Amino acid sequence: MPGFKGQAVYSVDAKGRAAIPAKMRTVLRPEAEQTFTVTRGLEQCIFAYPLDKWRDMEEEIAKLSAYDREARTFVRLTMMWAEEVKLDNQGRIGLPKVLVEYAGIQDKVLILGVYDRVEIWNPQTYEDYQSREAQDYETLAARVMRG
Amino acid sequence: MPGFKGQAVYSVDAKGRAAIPAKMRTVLRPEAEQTFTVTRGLEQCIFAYPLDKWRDMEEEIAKLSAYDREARTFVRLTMMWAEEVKLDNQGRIGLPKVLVEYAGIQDKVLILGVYDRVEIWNPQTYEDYQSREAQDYETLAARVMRG
DNA sequence: CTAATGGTGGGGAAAAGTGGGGAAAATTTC
DNA sequence: GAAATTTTCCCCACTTTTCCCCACCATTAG
Repeated sequence: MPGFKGQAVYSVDAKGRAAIPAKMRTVLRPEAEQTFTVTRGLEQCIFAYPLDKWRDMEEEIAKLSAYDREARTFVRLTMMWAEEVKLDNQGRIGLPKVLVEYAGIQDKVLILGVYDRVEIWNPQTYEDYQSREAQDYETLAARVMRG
Repeated sequence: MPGFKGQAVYSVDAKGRAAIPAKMRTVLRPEAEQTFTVTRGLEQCIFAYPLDKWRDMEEEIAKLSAYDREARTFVRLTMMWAEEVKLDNQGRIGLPKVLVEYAGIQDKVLILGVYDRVEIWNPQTYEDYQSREAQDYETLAARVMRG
């Protein structure tokens, strides 16, 4: 199964909806049922995981003990920001308000395909992130891929 | 079966009732019979477990020895705060007074989906908790998920 | 040139959250 | 023990939000 790839800048309409690029929709497997689980991303963006992938992640969470303080905090922070959203007939998702606020999204979004997830950014936020964290791609590649 | 997820700020009416978000109600299995067992949370909040999940927890409790002093205390503290509450036709639960008092709840509640339970907070209490326990989520995730 | 595909906008029906009234049950008071 | 008061619970009604569907425009392919 191929991964999500590519990038696009789309509009967010008055109802908080944004289209998912058709290229990325075709990657969704039938088990994903045209549904993403969106959650707070590790940088200031939204992560959208296909439903089947998210289910695997929940299985990992199920193994954690509710009586361990750190694990409890981790599960709380992971789940409280998550929400299942189904694509409408036009291939759009409704972005939850709390996540729109977190990511500082207004009328335009930058949508990235990142292998096992789709990322949704405020375009300006992504530019700031890029210039701040800018590293030489070649150097980065060498460091990461060496292992 | 998916876990509880998401967050919402809802009103508590004059009768001490608060709605459970529809997104979380849909997660309830038929065995839960639209019923939660609410109890004192480990942080200053209310934990609400679906009835079927709570039954599993009681089975665990049943295995503890009544002749072990610490176990006896644990069972006492666990059970004395617990109460079964059924949702009304509008999807609300009546919050037991002792728990409202424990959690410092007034006219608004923050409701969190946390995988196998729903948590009910005074929004302000949660903010205090957050700023007090603030950790880098990324670091926490790495520590917890490593095992 | 026509048809098909992809992104955008909006209207209307349905669902969700909130408030409150009234019957039944429990508690208190006389 | 009966009446009165309080509490609890169930149901109805209103308002807002959400969701589903249809329509439109632009671009691409045949």
